[in-house]
Amino acid sequence: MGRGDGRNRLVSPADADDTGAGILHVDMDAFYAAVEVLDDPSLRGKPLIIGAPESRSVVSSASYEARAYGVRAAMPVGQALRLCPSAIVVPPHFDRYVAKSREVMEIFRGITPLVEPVSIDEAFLDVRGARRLWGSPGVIARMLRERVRSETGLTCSVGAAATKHVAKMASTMSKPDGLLIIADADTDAFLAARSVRALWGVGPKASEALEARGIRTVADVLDAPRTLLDRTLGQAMGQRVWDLAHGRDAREVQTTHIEKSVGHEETFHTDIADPTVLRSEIRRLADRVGARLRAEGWEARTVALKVRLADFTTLSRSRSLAEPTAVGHRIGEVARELFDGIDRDQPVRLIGVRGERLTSAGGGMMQLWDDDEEWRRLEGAVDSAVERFGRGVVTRATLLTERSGGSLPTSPRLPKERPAQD
DNA sequence: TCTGGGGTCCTAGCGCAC
DNA sequence: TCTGGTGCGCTAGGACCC
Repeated sequence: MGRGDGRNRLVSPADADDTGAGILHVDMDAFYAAVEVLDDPSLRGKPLIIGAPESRSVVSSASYEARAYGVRAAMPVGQALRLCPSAIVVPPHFDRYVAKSREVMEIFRGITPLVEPVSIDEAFLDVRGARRLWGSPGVIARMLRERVRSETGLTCSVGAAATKHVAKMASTMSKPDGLLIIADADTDAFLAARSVRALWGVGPKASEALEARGIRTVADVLDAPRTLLDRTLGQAMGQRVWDLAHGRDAREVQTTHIEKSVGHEETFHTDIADPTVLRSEIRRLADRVGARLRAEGWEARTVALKVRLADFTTLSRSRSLAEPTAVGHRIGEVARELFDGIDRDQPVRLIGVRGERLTSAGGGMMQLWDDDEEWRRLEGAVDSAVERFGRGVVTRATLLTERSGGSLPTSPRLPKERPAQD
C-alpha cells in the first residue's frame, strides 16, 4: 500500500528508453479508498480515511485528499482526524477489496503468466518473454494501466526496471497514476540519488543507524566500506543493502508462495488483567488458527504466543511439539501453558497465537505441489540443492531457498566431518 | 499522539550432541 | 574421562513490509 501523498511525483515521457526494463511493479493507487469511491461516487474528491471505528484502530488507507493533510497508513485514526478534521472515516469492506483485487490480478495474468502478487493491491510482472506478443516493457506497462482503468475503474502506478527492487522504487515515485521506466543502463544513476530509506528492508531503525554514520543516500552506501555496513546492520542485512545499492537483486518473479506460519492476534478495546478472560481469548484464537490450518491441509510444528502488555512491552513464547498438529484445542492448550509461564505485572493489551514451521497434514515435507508443473519445479529444486549441499543434508530450508531463487545462506549448515573416534 | 493485523527474516543466546 | 570446538535446533526478541 503506497504511503506517499503524491508530491515529488516522477513519470517517464512517452519516448522513454525501456531497454532491459522487463520487470514491472504495479501498485494500485490508494486502493481501499479508491474502491470505496467506486462504490459510492459521492465520496470522490473528499478526504477519506479507511479504518475501523474502534478507539484503538489505525488508518488502513487514505485518499490522496487526506494524505495532503499528513494522514498516513498505520497512523491512529484519532491522530489522523486531528490532522484532517473534515475527513470521512469509512469502515473497511475487505470482501470488496479482495474481489476487486482478483479482477486486477486477472488482467495482469492475461498479459503474462509470470505474476507475483505481493499484497492485495500490488504485484510484480515479468514481461521479458512477452515482447513478441505485446511489445516492449514500456508499451506493455501503458497497455496494462489503460486496461486496469477501463475494466475496473481504478488507477494504478507502474514501475518498470531490470530488477524487482528498482521497479518497486520506480512505481512508488510515480504515484499516483503514473509510469516510471528505468532503463537497465540508467539504474546506477537512478539509485545513487535516492535516500537509504528507499532501499528495501531499510526502515526507521536501520536508516537512523546508517545516518548516524554519515550514510544518507545510496551513493553514500557505495562509498562506505562493506565492514561498516556489516557492523551497523548485521551481516545479512549489510550484504543485502550493499547488493541493492549496487543494483543487484537476483530475486525472480515467483508465481507461487509457501506460507511459513499462520496466526491471529487481537488488540482489546481496553486492557485486560483477568487471566480467565485472557485464557478464553487464547482458546478462541487457537481455534481460528486450527481451522485455517485444516482448511489448507497443514499442521504446525511450533506454537507461538505473543502478549503485548499495557505499556506496549511485547513478549513472545514458543514451543515445538512432539507431533505437529492442526487441532485448535491442542494449539490452545500449549498456548495457555506458555501464557501461564509469563510473569505479568500489567494488564494485557494484545494476545496473538500463531502456528509455525508448517508441514503438510499427511506428514510430508511439502504441501503445495499438486500439479505436474509444480512437481517438475520441485524435482529441479531437489536436484540443484543436492548438487550444492550433498545428499542427506537437503532440508526444507535449503529446498525452499533453492526453489524461491533467493540467495543461499553464506554458510549453509553442513554436517561437520567428525573425528575418527566418532 | 499513542501506536492494527498478518506475515517474514535475522540475530543472539543457550543447550545438546558429536 | 574430561574438555573444547563446532554444528545445529530451539527460543526470544526486534525490525521490517504491506
